[in-house]
Amino acid sequence: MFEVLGTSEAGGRRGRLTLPHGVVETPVFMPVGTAATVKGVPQDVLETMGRDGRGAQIILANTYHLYLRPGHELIARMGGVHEFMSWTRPMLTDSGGFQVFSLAKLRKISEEGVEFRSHLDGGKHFFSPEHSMAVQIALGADVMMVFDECVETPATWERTRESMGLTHRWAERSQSYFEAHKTEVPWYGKFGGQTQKLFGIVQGGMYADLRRQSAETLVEMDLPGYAIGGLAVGEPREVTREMIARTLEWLPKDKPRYVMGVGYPDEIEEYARMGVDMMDCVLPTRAGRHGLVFARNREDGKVVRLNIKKKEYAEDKGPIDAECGCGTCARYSRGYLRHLFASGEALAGTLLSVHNLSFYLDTMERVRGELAAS
RNA sequence: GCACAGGUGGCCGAGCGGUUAAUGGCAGCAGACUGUAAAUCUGCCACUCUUCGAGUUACGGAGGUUCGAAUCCUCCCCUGUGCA
Repeated sequence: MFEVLGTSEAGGRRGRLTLPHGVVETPVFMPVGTAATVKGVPQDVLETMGRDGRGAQIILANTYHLYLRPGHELIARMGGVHEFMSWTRPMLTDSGGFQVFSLAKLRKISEEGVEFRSHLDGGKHFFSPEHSMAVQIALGADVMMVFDECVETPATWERTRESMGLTHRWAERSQSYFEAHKTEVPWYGKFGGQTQKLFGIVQGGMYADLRRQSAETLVEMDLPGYAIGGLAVGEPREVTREMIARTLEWLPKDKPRYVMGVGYPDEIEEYARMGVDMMDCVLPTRAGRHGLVFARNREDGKVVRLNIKKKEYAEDKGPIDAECGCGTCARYSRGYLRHLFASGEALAGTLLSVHNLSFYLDTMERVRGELAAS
């Protein structure tokens, strides 16, 4: 189901990941759609974004958020998350592991699992690897993630090792539960007996020896794909890069490798060239909703950040990026976008998110081109 | 004309003798954002000087009371409402 079509000298790979809902050309950037929506961007736009008009190949949704609202049973009754949100292409659900980290004030961790207070109404909920799997199976994304703990930064080696150990035990439990229940996915039987794919998550914080241990432990489990988690949580960029570079060495070459939660356009480009096959990040959409857009310098090809709110764009008739080719740049001026943003119009967030996502998609498309040629 | 109620920094609006360059909100300007508790958050926002910090003007106007006034008094100007 994963095929490496070519590898560059630096280790970058051009690949093809075949999933129940379709084929994903890698390296790929996956827009994040936490609550079964890539915030502000309608599905039909997602499908046609980008310079080539081919749109996002795969998007994310979040287990914890959908479990709380509207509830995974409801989504299962609605036919699964694909049918629910009318997304026919591949999808990946994050396990809720990251919420263990980001909602730190609202949870209590034990060996068994995590007790959460809902950020919506304060109600108590218990999440374990088994729960996460059950919810992810009910949602029915193509790729599901093991339930992990993402340690805070900085954390001591001991603390990190302990947390990593828990992640490993949880990964085993995730896998067992998944193996026992994988035919319960709402669309089972629709794709020639295919089931979901469960990916492991390498932890180990900022310690290379732990990262190695984590990778080796998970590789033993022979999962169909591996993620590198726990990065971009506040550490310097060189550290992120270093951890990725090291961890890639210890992950199998014939399986997709996914760095979770990155990054800026120049980062995803760099990581893809290093051999990362999949990445996701809320940045393009969040930044878009906040007025930050990315563009490329014509002279040196460098990525520049542009704050659309700035006064200097008030009467700027040009697009965000003249060479972008996205729907936003094809039609709207910086001046108009600034006005929409300043007026608090929801369309601003949509248009800027579309631009940023297109920018990310195009960036990956370009890297795929390079890798195919190499 | 009479009677009430008011006039506060770009706007709205607190304060009603000292700790008030003056709470808030909005607008404005700038910044942040990395497996989404984020259409969010942070900073600046009278003037001058070099950031700290210091100084100078400020609560309709002019006087006055007081050690001290946006806050109390007098007169004037203006606005709103009601009655003529």
